[in-house]
Amino acid sequence: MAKQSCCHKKKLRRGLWSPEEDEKLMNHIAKYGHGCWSSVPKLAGLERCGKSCRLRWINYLRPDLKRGTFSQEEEDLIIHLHSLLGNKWSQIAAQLPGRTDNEVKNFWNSYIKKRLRERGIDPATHQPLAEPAAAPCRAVFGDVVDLIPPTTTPLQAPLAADSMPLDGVKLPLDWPVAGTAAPPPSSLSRSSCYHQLQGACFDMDALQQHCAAAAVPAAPVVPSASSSSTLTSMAEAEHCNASVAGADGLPWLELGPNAVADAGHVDSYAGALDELRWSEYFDAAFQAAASQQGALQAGQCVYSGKDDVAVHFDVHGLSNWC
DNA sequence: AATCTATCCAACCGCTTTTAA
DNA sequence: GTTAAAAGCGGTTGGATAGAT
Repeated sequence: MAKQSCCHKKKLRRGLWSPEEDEKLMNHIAKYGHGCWSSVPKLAGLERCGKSCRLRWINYLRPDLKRGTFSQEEEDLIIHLHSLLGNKWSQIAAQLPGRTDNEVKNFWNSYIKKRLRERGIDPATHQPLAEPAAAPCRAVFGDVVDLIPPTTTPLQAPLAADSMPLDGVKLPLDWPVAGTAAPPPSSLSRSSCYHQLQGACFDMDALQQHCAAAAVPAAPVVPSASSSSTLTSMAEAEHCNASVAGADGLPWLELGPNAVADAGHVDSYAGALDELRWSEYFDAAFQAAASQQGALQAGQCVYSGKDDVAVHFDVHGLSNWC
């Protein structure tokens, strides 16, 4: 479908919005709602394309936006979510009430990337930068990474349990794990799970099938200011999973699905985030990794205690669980 | 004071997905 | 089932600004 961008149409203003334009748009939406965006500019008396109006509203004029600098908690959460989801800015932003995908993306590109590099962490992979490419251990799905801290710590010498920020948080039961002789125990703290994860291959497709096979009803959609909420879905999926197997759920979901889904409950998970200092986590993990650099053999995966086992943590389709 | 460079961020572009006729 | 429009999304660009020279 070869469509010419609406912005190429003649007579349409482009570039920065004037206060008058903002006011017109805000007044119009306050009175009538946005309805169909393509009709908004005409009805609001603006010489803009609908797309431009939509973007302006979503990224700047929306009343529920939180302006200003990102807090440490938000930064930590972005880093963590990026390690799980990659450049899924809208999904990441959906977990940050009052923040837009554009804002999160800009913050990532202008600030977090730089900080991670300064700490010797590749922002694309969340792995130590100095590492030589270890092809067999490369994450299977590009920039989607893992739940495992970037460390060279071998299986015999894992990070101290008390250094694991989510220690005590339960990982779900029956996570399909390929490449392990035995299934994980029915309930794992993050630290114990960390041991399990080393050398394990998580197969989310299998997980989906697992859910599907259990004939779990589709999770209800939780209304949210954002159009989609992966972690909300994941939260619901966690219920699904728990209902199937009696598990306690995904690590971050200890916060409770409402804490994630309900934009009004920022405090509830911001509070929980006090114990979830991911940047410090990465620092500590990387330092531990650096201190044990000598123990890492060439080509050995920094995430795996076994150099012949690829770490697969496939989160594609997470939003479609169950 | 003038110029250059780096950084930030709003906005645009083009592609994909969803929805409705 | 097909098609077109609308909406959503992520990458990129360009202007404004601050800091360095």
